Amino acid sequence: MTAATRQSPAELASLLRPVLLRLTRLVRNQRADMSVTLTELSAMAALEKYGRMSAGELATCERVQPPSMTKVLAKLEDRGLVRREVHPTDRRQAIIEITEPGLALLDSERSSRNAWLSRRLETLSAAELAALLSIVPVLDKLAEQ
Amino acid sequence: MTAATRQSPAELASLLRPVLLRLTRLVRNQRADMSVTLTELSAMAALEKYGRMSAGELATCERVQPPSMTKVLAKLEDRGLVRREVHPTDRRQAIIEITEPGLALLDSERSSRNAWLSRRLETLSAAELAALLSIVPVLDKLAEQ
DNA sequence: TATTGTTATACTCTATAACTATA
DNA sequence: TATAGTTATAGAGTATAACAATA
Repeated sequence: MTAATRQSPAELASLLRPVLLRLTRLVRNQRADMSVTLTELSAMAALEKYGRMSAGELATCERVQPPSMTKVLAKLEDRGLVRREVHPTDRRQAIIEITEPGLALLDSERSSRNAWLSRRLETLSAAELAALLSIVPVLDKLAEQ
Repeated sequence: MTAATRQSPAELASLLRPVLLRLTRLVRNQRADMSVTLTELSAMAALEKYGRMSAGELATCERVQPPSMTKVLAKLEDRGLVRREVHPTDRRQAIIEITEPGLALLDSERSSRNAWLSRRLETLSAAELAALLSIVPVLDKLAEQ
């Protein structure tokens, strides 16, 4: 792939930015008949994946500012999808945990969203799917702060 | 990459969704000292890349609904970054074109954003960069409607 | 004083529904 | 009637600044 290696990071950046934006719009918008937004789903998924954590840690993990996470958590807590506790030794911290109803909703929302995205993924070849899977850790690394 | 081919599209979907969201947040947010938002930059970039087109075509291209594009275009037109003309034979259509000042701003904004994203890209290996470059057309295909 | 989180506020992003003008 | 685009409206998403409680 000699063409690839000749490409500069700046050129790659120019190619990557618009496609990320459009793809995320598509994924975010596929919420007809969904009962949580993509932002909420992602916060719940992080709580499931990494376990209970403070509000601030969750904000960092989700790459948003603390006040943004406060709002998301208020909505989720209102619906009983997450629960909060005071940290045992530092009472400033709010420890957030996903509840049983939260896990159940996460599961069902995730599978209907997966079904939708999978239909799009199925238009790709096996090689393209494999390439996409192997790029996920690279994207994760890029998204790290 | 046998592990890759064993992965189902649904599992891939579950991996892809959160990282797309976080990465786009990061890219969108890197606008301290930027004079156009990511949404505006992307619309201008499409006009530069594909040339003049109708407002509706631009909305489709950007994967947004027509009223959303109306708002973006109003802001850009106010600042003289795009210009509109009536279609010569169908007076319902608004043909949108990027202006000279728009092109100049696109260039400068793009390069400061590229500089920022490039610094992140530079933490990747040559192989990772090559993989990322070769995945761009796959992401484009996925974002198609 | 420093840190954690919230409240107050404001702007961006985006959609759906209803409308206008033109075809 | 159908289509292109806009206006009206609303909600989601997110930030910065200022604040309260706790360390």
